[in-house]
Amino acid sequence: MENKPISKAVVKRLPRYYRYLGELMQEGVERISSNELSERMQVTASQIRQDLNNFGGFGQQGYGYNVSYLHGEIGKILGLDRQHNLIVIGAGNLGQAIANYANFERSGFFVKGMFDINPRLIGMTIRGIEVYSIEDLEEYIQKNQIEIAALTLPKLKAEAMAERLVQYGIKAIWNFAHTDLSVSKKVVVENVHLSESLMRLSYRMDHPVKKKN
Amino acid sequence: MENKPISKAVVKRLPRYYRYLGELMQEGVERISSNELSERMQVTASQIRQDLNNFGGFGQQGYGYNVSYLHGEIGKILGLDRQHNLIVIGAGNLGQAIANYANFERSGFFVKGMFDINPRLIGMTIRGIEVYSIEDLEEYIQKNQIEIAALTLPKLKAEAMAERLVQYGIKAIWNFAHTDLSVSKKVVVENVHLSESLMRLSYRMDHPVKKKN
DNA sequence: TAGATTGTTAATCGATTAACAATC
DNA sequence: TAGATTGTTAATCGATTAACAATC
Repeated sequence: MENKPISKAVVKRLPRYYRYLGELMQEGVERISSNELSERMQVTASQIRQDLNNFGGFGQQGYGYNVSYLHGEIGKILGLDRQHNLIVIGAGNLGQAIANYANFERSGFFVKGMFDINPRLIGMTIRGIEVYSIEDLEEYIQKNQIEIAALTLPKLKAEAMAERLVQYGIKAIWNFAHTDLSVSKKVVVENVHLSESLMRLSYRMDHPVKKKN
Repeated sequence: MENKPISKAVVKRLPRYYRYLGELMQEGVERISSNELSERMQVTASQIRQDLNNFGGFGQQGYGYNVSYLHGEIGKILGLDRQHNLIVIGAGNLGQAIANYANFERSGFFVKGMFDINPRLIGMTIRGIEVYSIEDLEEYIQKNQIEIAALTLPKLKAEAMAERLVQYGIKAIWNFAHTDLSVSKKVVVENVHLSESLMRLSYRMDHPVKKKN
């Protein structure tokens, strides 16, 4: 459907456009110009137009962009128009938090099950989502068309588990472990390194950007 | 101690250097060249040297970098050599996950308390960390030298709470709510937008970068 | 039609990589 | 001293912003 490789910077911004357009829809706004949107989002109108035109002409000269249409198109680009089945590996607090967050479903992401080795957690249920034994992992992935695994395991166990997941045919790993996974490039790895985020916050506390207000 | 503004891209990479140097220390490695480190981290040696030289000459020609010294220096730059007191606003699963993650303490971040409006959660304790009533927030922040608030509240309640936190003298907000907070520029806001991370993962699943392996 | 606003090209800015002289 | 490797300058690459012609 499309071919030129889109820059990382653009892809990073797409979900934010999607979020703002969703809010505009809720407010009942039907159309918006790149200039108005740029004020809301605190980016330049030029950047918005450049970003969107990577994917084709979504706007109309003299009019702007149709909010609902643009929201839909960006949703399609992000793959939110289809269902993604997800499992969570590690049923600790973080794993439970992910399973518990129903809002992901609005974007097409469904947590189907959780996995743990701890017998005390196996059989437990969070928002209707059951915790299974790791032993059942391979069969479960294959029988339930699971594409994504959220990995909320201690650093030291993460790499081995990632390899197993890849072997079992998982397509993407949402990695919350504090380590860089080295798996086949065919598998997407998206890292959420919370401790690094906290360190950046700390840095910025000590090194203020001189600005008014 | 230092003045030139460091680029965002560099700051973003610092915690990763810190992590790799910590691992090298654990392995007992005493010194490393930018070239060896670049292979481990999958970045260019040139970038490593450029990045580090933003902060001064940490290496030695013909020798490389002393792992433990460099680890310590980057730690100082990130502010990990001092204690940061943290509270969590919202004692749901995600808030509990943060409170429960003892490893943050190794970097100097201590969760001192959690806050919620739900009476069923107030008084509860996670890893010795108590859940207090939101009513006690102002007093608690001021009496316990709290600098950072992790905000794990629903989107709609986040903005108002952020304003309260700023009023009460918080220095930084670690924002897990799916919204952009608009608070004084003097307060650091570090966003962790999990749903956006998941959308990027989805995009990348559909748009593979052509590469071998 | 006239006005508004996009799509797109050109100019600028910033970040990364390459190269090499300085020096341990 | 000779070899290794940094610190740093210069070259390249990519991303952002500005400008404006195309067009609804």
